[in-house]
Amino acid sequence: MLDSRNVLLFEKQAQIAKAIAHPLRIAILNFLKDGEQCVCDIAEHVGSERSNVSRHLSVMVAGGVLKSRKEGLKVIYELRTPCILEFFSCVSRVLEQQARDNEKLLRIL
Amino acid sequence: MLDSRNVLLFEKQAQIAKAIAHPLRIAILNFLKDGEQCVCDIAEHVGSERSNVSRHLSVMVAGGVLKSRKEGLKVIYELRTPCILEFFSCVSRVLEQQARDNEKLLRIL
DNA sequence: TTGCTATGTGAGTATATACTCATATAGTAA
DNA sequence: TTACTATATGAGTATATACTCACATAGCAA
Repeated sequence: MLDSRNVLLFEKQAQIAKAIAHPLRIAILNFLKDGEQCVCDIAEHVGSERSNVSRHLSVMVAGGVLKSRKEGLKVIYELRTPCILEFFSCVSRVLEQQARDNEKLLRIL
Repeated sequence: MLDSRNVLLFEKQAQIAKAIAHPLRIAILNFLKDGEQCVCDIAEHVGSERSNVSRHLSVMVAGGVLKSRKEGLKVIYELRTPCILEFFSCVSRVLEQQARDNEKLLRIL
């Protein structure tokens, strides 16, 4: 059985995973891969309301995935832990595997 | 701006991330790290209803994180892509970074 | 000061997710 | 056949999340 120490750890890990688990947030992470950006430019790039983007950004800050700083009127966001990007290389492998399995299935049918 | 090809990719990636983003599912992944298991043993290990665990497992199968096979009455689940575990090593680094930042903050106060 | 811009947040709604209980299905064994 | 076990799923409820619109706040410039 699980002890309470592990339960706490799993909750924290889930929070980080949740911070990534949304198409818009993944689009934002991909945009920030090339460098820090303000909310307005992020919103324009992903094609969504600033208020909505602002909320998604704060989810990622809370999850520890992004950090921010003020610069005049603007708030600049950037990746806090570059290894987040490694996650996407694993995700690519999962997708490749799925594609291979689908191909195999198609050949059977 | 994003093109529709990217939007589709981000949605697929988000599905995979969502498949991981739950404390119970992370507990299950940690349990399966050491080898395949049936639903009943997984449910006992994580301390939750079998019906609930069964649903969480199907979320992870749909996300491509797990695969399953029947063996008599039992259904055996196992990790499909071991690199999923790398994600948790990145998550550990995020948590370490958070801990360091908190420490820094405490020293200021 | 006033006016403008960038960001954040409250309120409301819509949708998605998690959980429980009851039931259905599939396989085993007598 | 019947009885039992493991798993999956429908229905209902509770909670969480996403989104939009309106408004508040903070900083810049005139």
